[in-house]
Amino acid sequence: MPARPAIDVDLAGVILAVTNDQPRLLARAGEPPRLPSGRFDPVADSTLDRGARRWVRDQTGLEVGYVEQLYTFGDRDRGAAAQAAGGGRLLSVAYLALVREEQPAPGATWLPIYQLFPWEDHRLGRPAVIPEVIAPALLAWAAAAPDEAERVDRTERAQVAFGLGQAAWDEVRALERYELLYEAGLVAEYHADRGEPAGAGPASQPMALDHRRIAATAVQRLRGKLGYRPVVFELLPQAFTLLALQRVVEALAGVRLHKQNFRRTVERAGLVEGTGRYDTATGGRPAELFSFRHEVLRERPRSGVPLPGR
Amino acid sequence: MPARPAIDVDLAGVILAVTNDQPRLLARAGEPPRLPSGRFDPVADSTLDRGARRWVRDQTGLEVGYVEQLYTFGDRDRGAAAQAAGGGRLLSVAYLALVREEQPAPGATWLPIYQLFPWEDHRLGRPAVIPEVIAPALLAWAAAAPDEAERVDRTERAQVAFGLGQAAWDEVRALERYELLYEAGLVAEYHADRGEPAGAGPASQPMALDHRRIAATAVQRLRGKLGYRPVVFELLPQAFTLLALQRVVEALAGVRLHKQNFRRTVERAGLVEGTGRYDTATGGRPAELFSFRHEVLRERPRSGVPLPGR
DNA sequence: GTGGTTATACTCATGGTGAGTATAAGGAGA
DNA sequence: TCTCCTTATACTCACCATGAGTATAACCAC
Repeated sequence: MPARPAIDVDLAGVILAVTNDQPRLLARAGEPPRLPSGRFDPVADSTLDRGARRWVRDQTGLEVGYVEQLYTFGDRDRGAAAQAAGGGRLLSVAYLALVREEQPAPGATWLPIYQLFPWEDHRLGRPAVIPEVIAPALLAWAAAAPDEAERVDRTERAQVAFGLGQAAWDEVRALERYELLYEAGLVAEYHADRGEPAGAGPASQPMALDHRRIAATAVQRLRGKLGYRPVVFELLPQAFTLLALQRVVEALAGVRLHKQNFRRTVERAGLVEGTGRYDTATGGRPAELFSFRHEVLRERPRSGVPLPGR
Repeated sequence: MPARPAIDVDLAGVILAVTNDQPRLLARAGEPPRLPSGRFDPVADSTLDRGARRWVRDQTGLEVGYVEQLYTFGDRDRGAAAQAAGGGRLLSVAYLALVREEQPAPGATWLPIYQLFPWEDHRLGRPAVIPEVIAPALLAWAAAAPDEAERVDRTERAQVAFGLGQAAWDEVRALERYELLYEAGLVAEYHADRGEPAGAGPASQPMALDHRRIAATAVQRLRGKLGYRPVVFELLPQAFTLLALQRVVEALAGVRLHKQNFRRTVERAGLVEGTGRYDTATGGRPAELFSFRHEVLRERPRSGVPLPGR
């Protein structure tokens, strides 16, 4: 057998839940926190998906329902320190999992994703950190580009990603935003990867290695999917009020929605059906409990929850 | 160092071009044909993307522009024969690349994708193979399910995937369709993977290992992206007529579009701008040549070509 | 110049969407 | 019991995008 350079493959999981209107991901305690991950076992795991399920169970005690492969990360400089210490090149196959309820997990904590990405939560309006910190820093970074073409390109990317100037905010582009901030040296990981002291940037919780990038990938994928696949229901109990549904969508998308229109669209699309039961703990008029209407899958090829710009 | 079970990682590429209204992918000659692929070199390739570019250049002579990671395939039973012969577990990171023109490639041929997936081309109406072969075979497979729940599930999946009954055809679900046919034993690879003689199914060109599944993944991803990202232009020359643009979109999506409405939407969205030059070889009135209007990226977050159902 | 072909302009009905107003049905406290 | 506050739900209206089709323009071959 020819000598082969060593490649390690591990599986990393972004396990998401929404509690009290806050999306959270499961993180392993530590500073900085890291995603649950485990080495892929080519003997025990007959498929990557099953491998992902296995070590999520082992590490967090959670039995996940919805699982989806996100992306495979394999840049050489990711986790430079870890690789120098351990063995060869590290490839991480990242997974997104959605779980219904917050459950206790030994050695793991639920980390609100908007601590990782404070610029992503627009439910109370555009976060002040964008005009006050991010926009000026990105524009300075763009202005410092070596040549005119690069200057134009950086400026345009900043405008598109963060909705500056005439560009509109597109909640889906979460990964693009993180990568731009990384490239501009505005997140802690940029400096950590280079063994430098931390630079300036918007206050935000970093993660180990490139785990925050993986989390951003998950957010982007999930936000993109909300609009054309009924994935939200993986995060809700079997019966829920329309407002509860809306709050979960808003939490994930990071935007506020018009209540009456949300309701109208969800009902008219046949996404949900009334159960005849009511939730009386609303603080006002009782709200009917609805459940996901499975038949919608047959009726409409794209069945998602209404979001602006679609 | 602890003994590690061997994991091989290779990169497989779906390299797409559209010529004469036919989407084609680059395949390495042989029977069955295979995708261009190469072992990932953890020493030479600093990133997976660069690795993909490198061996595409090495194997096909093409310098690709647009490249996007698709998915990582790692099931144990994929390429069972190859793994038994060679080494350990094989992981393939698949890439999609779009190239502008058909160029000669030594040892490689352009393989029309609708030879791989005859059921995907609805430009001349729904292919006869669906009602005549696929639908009956899938329904028979569903009826043969071990229990009632599974029977219902299979029937529903078949209806949704192939637009049977009340369900509408959704051109994006190409991977779902291939996977369903595989599961039902209606593609040659199903039997090849089990060392059985080929069974019945729609006439179609198989590929080596799970390469046809990878190709289906590429089709699904590309069709999905058409509607919200200006990716088509990677496949067109710098200047093109609106009909040429429409034909490429139709070729990829596998559906026919209304000419006047396509034109209206593309122009009103600001996706293209007239060049003032004209193509006189249309066979009728000369058509203005248009080019992609780059500013659209700043103006609209989702800028894609119009497709039905969006 | 006639007919064939493709390009391009315009019309019209329909349905979805954003935004807002109005009404219903609970609870808490005077 | 009445009032007020809160949330749920129904309805209206203007606007725009879309599907479908008709009409006209501009080239070629004969």
